[in-house]
Amino acid sequence: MDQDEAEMTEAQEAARHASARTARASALMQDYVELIDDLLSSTGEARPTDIARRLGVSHATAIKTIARLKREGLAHSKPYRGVFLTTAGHALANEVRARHRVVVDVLKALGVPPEVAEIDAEGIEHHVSDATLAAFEKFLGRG
Amino acid sequence: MDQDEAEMTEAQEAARHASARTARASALMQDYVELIDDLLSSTGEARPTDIARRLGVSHATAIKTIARLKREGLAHSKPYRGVFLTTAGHALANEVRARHRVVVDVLKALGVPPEVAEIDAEGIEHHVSDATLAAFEKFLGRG
DNA sequence: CGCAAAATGTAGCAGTGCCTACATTTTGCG
DNA sequence: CGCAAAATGTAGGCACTGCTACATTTTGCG
Repeated sequence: MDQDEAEMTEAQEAARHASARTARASALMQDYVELIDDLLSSTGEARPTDIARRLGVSHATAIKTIARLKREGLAHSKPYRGVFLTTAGHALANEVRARHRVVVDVLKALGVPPEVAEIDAEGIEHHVSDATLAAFEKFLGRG
Repeated sequence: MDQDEAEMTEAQEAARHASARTARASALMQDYVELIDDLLSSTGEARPTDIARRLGVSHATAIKTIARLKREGLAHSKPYRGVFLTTAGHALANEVRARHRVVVDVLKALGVPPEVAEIDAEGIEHHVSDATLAAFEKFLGRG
């Protein structure tokens, strides 16, 4: 009994950590997709150099990650042309942006200074599950 | 003017992403330290095999990460003996645990189901800055 | 005690994500 | 137009984090 209970708790803890690891792994892809979508809407094009500058990484890093985005079916591009999102990529961008806004709003509602809310939300948003997002929306009176 | 403002925003965005990357990088160390501290308090020893099982990774992975903990001055151990925390490691564990509890409590206060709060907190806690933590504590009436 | 099982440790591979350095292509201005 | 600058892409290196497979040490039971 105690044995089983202990093992349950242990398995649950392992699962929690596994979830966190998965979220960490997909966080970068989400950041790229969200930014590319922003650039496409605001300027009509998403160039590797701009993406790199906005993310604070070298252009080589951005290009490699874009290649991965393409491998995963989220983006497409031709050499020396800009980057574009697939339908899946665009949908992901919308989800991510919605989540980002809700997280920022919740933080601000809890009394976190706006600039800090933006910074922290950048990391937090990737770990907010659908259930938590729903609770956040309800709390904000949008449920 | 517009130029400067645009660049400011861009630099700030890059800084936000850099912060999130740093937090992601230290998250694993924090998870290990917190768990080792738990094991030491509850059972008196922290063995690589137990750490691995609780985190849901192979024992080889746990041992490698423990080596990094030692390199960074957070833990110490001798071959085939358990792992122990340095003063710095213990202090970090306490900080991390306090942060974890506050995050879980805030999520629950916002209406997130307890089990979900535990899962999401595991990822969120590493991205909660001191300013946000303070706001959370105040919100919970512990300010 | 002595040996098998458990725990620990080592080696080597893969994938991610970052970098610098160098090569190629495009662009735009004189 | 033609050439230099900007943008893009490629190559190779390093650190981290995960894995499996294999080697070594410790432990505990018959």
